[in-house]
Amino acid sequence: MLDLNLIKTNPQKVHDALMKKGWDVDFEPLLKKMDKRLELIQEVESRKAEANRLSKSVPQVKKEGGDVQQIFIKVKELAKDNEKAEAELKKLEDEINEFVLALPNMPDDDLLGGEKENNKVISTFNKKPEFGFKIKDHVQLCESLGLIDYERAAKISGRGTWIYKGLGAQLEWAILNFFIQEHLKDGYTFILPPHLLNYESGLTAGQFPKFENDVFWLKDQEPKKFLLPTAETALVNLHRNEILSEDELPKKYFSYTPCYRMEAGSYRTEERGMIRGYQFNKVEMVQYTKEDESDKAFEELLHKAESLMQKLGLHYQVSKLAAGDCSHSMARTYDIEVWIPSMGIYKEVSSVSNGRDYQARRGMIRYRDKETKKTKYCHTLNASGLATSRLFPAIIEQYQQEDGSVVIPEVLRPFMGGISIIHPIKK
RNA sequence: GGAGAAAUACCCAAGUGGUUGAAGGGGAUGGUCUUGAAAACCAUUAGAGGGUGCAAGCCCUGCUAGAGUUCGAAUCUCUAUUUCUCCGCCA
Repeated sequence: MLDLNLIKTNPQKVHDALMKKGWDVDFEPLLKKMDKRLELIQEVESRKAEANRLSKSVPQVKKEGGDVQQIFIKVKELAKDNEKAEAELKKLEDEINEFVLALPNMPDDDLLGGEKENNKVISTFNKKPEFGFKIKDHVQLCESLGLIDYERAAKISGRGTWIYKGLGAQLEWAILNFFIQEHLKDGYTFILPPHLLNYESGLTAGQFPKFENDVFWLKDQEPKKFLLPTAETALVNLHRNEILSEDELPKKYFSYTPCYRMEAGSYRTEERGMIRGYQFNKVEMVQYTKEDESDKAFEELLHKAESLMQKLGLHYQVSKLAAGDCSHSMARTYDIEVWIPSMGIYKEVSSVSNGRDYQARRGMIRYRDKETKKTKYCHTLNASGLATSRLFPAIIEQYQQEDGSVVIPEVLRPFMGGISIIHPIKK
């Protein structure tokens, strides 16, 4: 959530920042409501103060005196006068909230405005692999190697799903285990969260209200629950409504969960296979930091995500996203994109983002400053580390051999019982 | 799924509808004593959100959350959430 005070004191600045994300917001009606709100608060509270004062003046021993009756009548009048104003105030505050909760985070000053076309590749790692033979795509390879069963997945579930099978399942599990081991080495705390979350969690993370239709909702559950679209949603809510001590920060977490997404209407033929599905596996990192340490944490997360790619020996690039392509809740996002040879393009395997205080304001996630003893909002950051659904195809394709076999990256072999190469199944 | 009980501050806990924003412990912090520590003793230790003011301060809200009754609610009523106990069902 954006700082209401900032909107009040410098609406132009907020407007211009959101403009870079393609949001042309007119703050005039909001500012009017905020002024009206203050007016009403003063009116209501002075009546309450008067009523409290009168009530206190009633003697504790009950007497049927005339004065007392007068007070009863007067206090009742005050309460009645307040009814309408309080209802109006409540409505106004709801409207203000609704409006502000829908707004995206402000992008950092250094970001270019606009959408994807203004994303900037800031680094690449490894050379594009050259193949001296006609390459196969991952769908063909997974089929011939017996790693993925798309047909039976369609049978038991539906489109947009797949089954990891045999060595395919082992490879997927090896990748996840490799990530987990790396994060543990770096001192991150491993969290296995519930996959069903309540509305408040989605609101704090910033998924709601904007993306309410993009997640899977459970039918007939009260209170309503949805399947997490990313572990970030769970991790960033761990300390909702808490005041942390400064010494605890930064807090560093990671989770493995499947991610459940509607991906409504986004299916394209180029995204066949496991490039885009309703459910994919991801290891996610989240940090809570002090307000002046989130830039440092951002560098750390980016470095960690990159180091996983480097250890896997994959060719990838890092893109600094333009404001309009950053996540809704985020002030800055860098994507790590892996080369998919058959598609001839780079696909996102990790988004590294700094949310600054946007999520913390929504979820009242704070810490106490040691010197001033005042509470401040934490900064929250998240980074995939990593999502496997693009990584698995990338490994299969980048490591494919002329005979149709696939070499297993060395770092994964210990997690696969030492298997170093997967051969096509003989028919 | 059914039946009951509970929710008070960092923790434990008292609490009668009216100076209760809340007794009492513990813990923490500071001090006295001590060569140092422990013990003992003394002191401090209620946060949070909002309004107003240059400020000191004052005002509103606040005892899980939301409604209600009342001149007045931690205290009475209703609803939700969570926890515990018992019963049933079940991997």
